[in-house]
Amino acid sequence: MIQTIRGFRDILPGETPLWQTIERAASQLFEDFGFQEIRLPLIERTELFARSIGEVTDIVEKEMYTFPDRKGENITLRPEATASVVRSYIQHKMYAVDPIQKLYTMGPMFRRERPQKGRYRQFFQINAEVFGIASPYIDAQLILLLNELFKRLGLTDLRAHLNSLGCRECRPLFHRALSEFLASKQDRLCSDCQRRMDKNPLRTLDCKVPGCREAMQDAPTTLDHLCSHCADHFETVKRTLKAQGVSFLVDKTLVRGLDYYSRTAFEIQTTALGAQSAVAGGGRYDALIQELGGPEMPAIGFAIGLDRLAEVMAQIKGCPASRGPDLFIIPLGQTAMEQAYLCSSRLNLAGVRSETDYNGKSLKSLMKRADKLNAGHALILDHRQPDKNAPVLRNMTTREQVTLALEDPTDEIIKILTNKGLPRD
RNA sequence: GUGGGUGUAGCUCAGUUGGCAGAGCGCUAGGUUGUGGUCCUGGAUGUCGAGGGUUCGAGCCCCUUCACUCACCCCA
Repeated sequence: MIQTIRGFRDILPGETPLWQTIERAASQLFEDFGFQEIRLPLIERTELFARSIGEVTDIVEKEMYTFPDRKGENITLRPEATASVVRSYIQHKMYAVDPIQKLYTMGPMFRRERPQKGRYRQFFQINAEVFGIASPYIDAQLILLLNELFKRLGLTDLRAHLNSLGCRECRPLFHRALSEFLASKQDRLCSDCQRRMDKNPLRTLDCKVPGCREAMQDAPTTLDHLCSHCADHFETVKRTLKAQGVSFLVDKTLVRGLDYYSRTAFEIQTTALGAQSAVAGGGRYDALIQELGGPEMPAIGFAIGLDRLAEVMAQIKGCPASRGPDLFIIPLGQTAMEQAYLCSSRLNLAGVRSETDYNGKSLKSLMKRADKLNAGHALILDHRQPDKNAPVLRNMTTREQVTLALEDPTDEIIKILTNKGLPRD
């Protein structure tokens, strides 16, 4: 048997209604807030991700699906979407038309990690990005947007974690302070943190090893080292969120694994998924557009983990039951099958959800099937004694039945079903 | 990449010191020749994850491997 490759999976018909619910809620909300959809390639030049995400990040170092195409050029299955959105903004000089762009996109991302609950090698994200606005109100708006989306989806046990990572001015000061601190605690840190010290010192802040936590107790934080601009910015974000009734938690250990983030960083966390607690995350990346060859332009964005979100929702509400057909047609006898097919098709074309049988089964088994499909009504077309058997329409919930005229019953059925002549429940 | 757990019917899972492959659900056909859900009866369905080894004999023991799963790591 040929199976999916490791870490890849099928989203089966039983699960897709839930995914569609999420996707519709998200695009509806984003459109209301003035975002436009952008659709992007799944494959980009490797260089794009190496330069944006950062050469020394785990994503770029060991998780990307990178291979040479047939002409030897290195290409990569996108591990995230922001780099592509930025590339597109620059490539099409969107800033020349209007520097302010609010864009969203959804689709699969690829990272070759060890699969686990809520972590797949192909996973789906919904991304939203705002270019050209430096104001902290936009930071607040994106968090408000996430908060509202989750609220609309019926999720309440989610927490927004918030931090500020500083900017080009204050980050170097913080780095120096942190490095000095780490050097003084070196012998008490775990082996991972020893390695992180020079590679990616920020990450030592959210290490979960108890010994490290203790050693890092009074480590310098980004918040203590913010320059006055960053501090003002962060204060405004918090004040605005409070004014809008969005609850959040300032989490000074929140750091993000992509190098391009600056100032505001945030994550929406859940307790429902074990270790994979983040269902959405994002932040400001004011330097990235310029670093990728565009103009100096502020930017901020977030990504929602669709797989995780769907998982959390399924745990809370289960998957919505699929709606059965409005009508199941039961043909009895050879000529009935043709009439059933023609009638069913006409109903489908008229917007009535109709199904019929093509296998010539018994009345009993087809009634069972109508029941299993959760059909609203059953129509019995009995041609075995053509002169005396008129079509019968049965309401499956009330068991009420009416006998229709001998001729083609399609129009009458459309009338009855669309006028609720026979109430369904 | 590291460590633990699990692989038996479509699904959830039993399977004794190594001795004929099982249950429930689901599927399917019936239950006085025109009607579903409950109930009753019959039926079909297995590379016991894969490969090798030990043995008269392996679902069970040993080795290898793959997948799933949880955690680390990392992230959404």
